[in-house]
Amino acid sequence: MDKNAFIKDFIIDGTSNYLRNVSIDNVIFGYHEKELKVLLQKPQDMSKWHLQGGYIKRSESIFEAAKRIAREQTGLEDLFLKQFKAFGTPQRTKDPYFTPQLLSRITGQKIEEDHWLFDYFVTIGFYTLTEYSRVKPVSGFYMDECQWWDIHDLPPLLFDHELVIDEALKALRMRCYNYPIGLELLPEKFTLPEFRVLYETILEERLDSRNFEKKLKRIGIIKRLNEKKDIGPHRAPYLYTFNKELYLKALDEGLALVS
Amino acid sequence: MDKNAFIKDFIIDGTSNYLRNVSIDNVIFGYHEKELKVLLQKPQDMSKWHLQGGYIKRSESIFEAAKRIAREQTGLEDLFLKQFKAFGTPQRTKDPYFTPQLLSRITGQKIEEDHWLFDYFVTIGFYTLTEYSRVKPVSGFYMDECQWWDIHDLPPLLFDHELVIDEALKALRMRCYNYPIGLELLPEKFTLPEFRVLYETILEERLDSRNFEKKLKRIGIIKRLNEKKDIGPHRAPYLYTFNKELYLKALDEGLALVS
DNA sequence: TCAATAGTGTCTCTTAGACAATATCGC
DNA sequence: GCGATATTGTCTAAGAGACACTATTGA
Repeated sequence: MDKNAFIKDFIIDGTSNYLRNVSIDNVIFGYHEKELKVLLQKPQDMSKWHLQGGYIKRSESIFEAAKRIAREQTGLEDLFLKQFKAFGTPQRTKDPYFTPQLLSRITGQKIEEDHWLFDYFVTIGFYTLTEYSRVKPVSGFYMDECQWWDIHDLPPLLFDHELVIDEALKALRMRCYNYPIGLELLPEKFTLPEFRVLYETILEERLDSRNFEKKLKRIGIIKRLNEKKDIGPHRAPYLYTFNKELYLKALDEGLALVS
Repeated sequence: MDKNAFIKDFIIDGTSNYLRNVSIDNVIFGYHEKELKVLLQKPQDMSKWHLQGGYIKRSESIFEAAKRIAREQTGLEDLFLKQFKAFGTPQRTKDPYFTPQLLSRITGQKIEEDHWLFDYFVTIGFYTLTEYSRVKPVSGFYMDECQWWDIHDLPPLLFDHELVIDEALKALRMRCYNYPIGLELLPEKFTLPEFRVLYETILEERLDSRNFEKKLKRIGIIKRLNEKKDIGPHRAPYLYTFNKELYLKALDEGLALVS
């Protein structure tokens, strides 16, 4: 989105296009080699970062809005997006780093104090988890930086986004305890250690490989292939794929791979 | 709330008091003797019922708004209120039973088509579960009926409130599977069958009294008293109380009383 | 031979779940 | 004695969790 489109969309048209007082924030978790990251962006002229977010068009549902925002800002279609919580307090979007003056300076437009963008916003939080490398961070006129941050080493965040990320992480972990995870995340063929390490990274706890594998075998959720992966100077691990039928069944009925 | 207050609050002041495009809906479940009910209300001149709901004041958080709305409409303080999901689609509040014409007729005011009350609303759903008899349904000028309905026998509902109730019920059941329930609901002293029947009613499944009791004893979450309850021409059951310390611990850490 | 990682089997203990007979109470 | 409800124990099978050695690979 360039400057003129931005001005027309948010400053001039504003609430004739978008709902007032409600927003969407997407917590986009990225996984890659034992690291869990969050995608954050930073508007120009600001030293605080924030989540991918946006507003709800009058023609779309909150879920469609979340998907559109994710698509616009990461290029990702068909993300697994999960609504986890709404956040709303009068103070949550008051922040000396986000002011009408800043927006005036950037856009060259006169922005009033009571402009809708600076009103009280209830935000609906969604999260998703994706393979790191699938994401093409999109920057534009207003957002001039967009990058991954380790969840243990976040930069200063705007508004209550630290809380939002925290709650999203809780929700993601809760999901791991009750449903399988990994289908959209791991490559088509993956090794058992890769699968286990994914869980260990998200849950931040070590899992016994023998017990974990035993359980997987019993459930039947993964299939061993007659191929091995070359991992250099070590014993080559077998490759596996998901048994999609059983995986989807487990998504439906719930399944505790760890407890 | 009388007619003049209603008109001033919602028609005249409107969005200078309240957030636009966001609302709260409380699903108030009531339990009483093996029955699970929902509290619904009906505006005058309408044949559809709906949930207790309202709008968010600019001075309060969504949680405070939910509590205030519950208090105003049921007289209950200190309810256990749990946010479970947000609902938002452009169509969800379009309903031929809820129109500017209806509101004009009731209030005697001219209500425009684009009045904020008829806009697209994203609603934040909260649920609670309470003892049936604690609730004092409050009716007013606009709401002229308020009563309990069996969850299996609901009247025609406004908007998407059937869906909202459905999701609230799912969330309530999910909670039963992961946390203890009953402290705010059962009397100070209760019998084991009362406790079990509460679970059976919510989950709609029969539980084996021997296994259920065995588990409760192991967890230690309830204490048997040296008293029995007189239930007439039957063997008198022992009375129990909760071990509050362990109960609160279980609320914190999670506890599957049923699986 | 070494360093690094993958792969595998057994034992114990806890728990879930199935199951039915006896006790108590008021009438 | 009858009808209704409460109370109680045992067995089996599945699963969780603890635990350590061997195999493979490339350098």
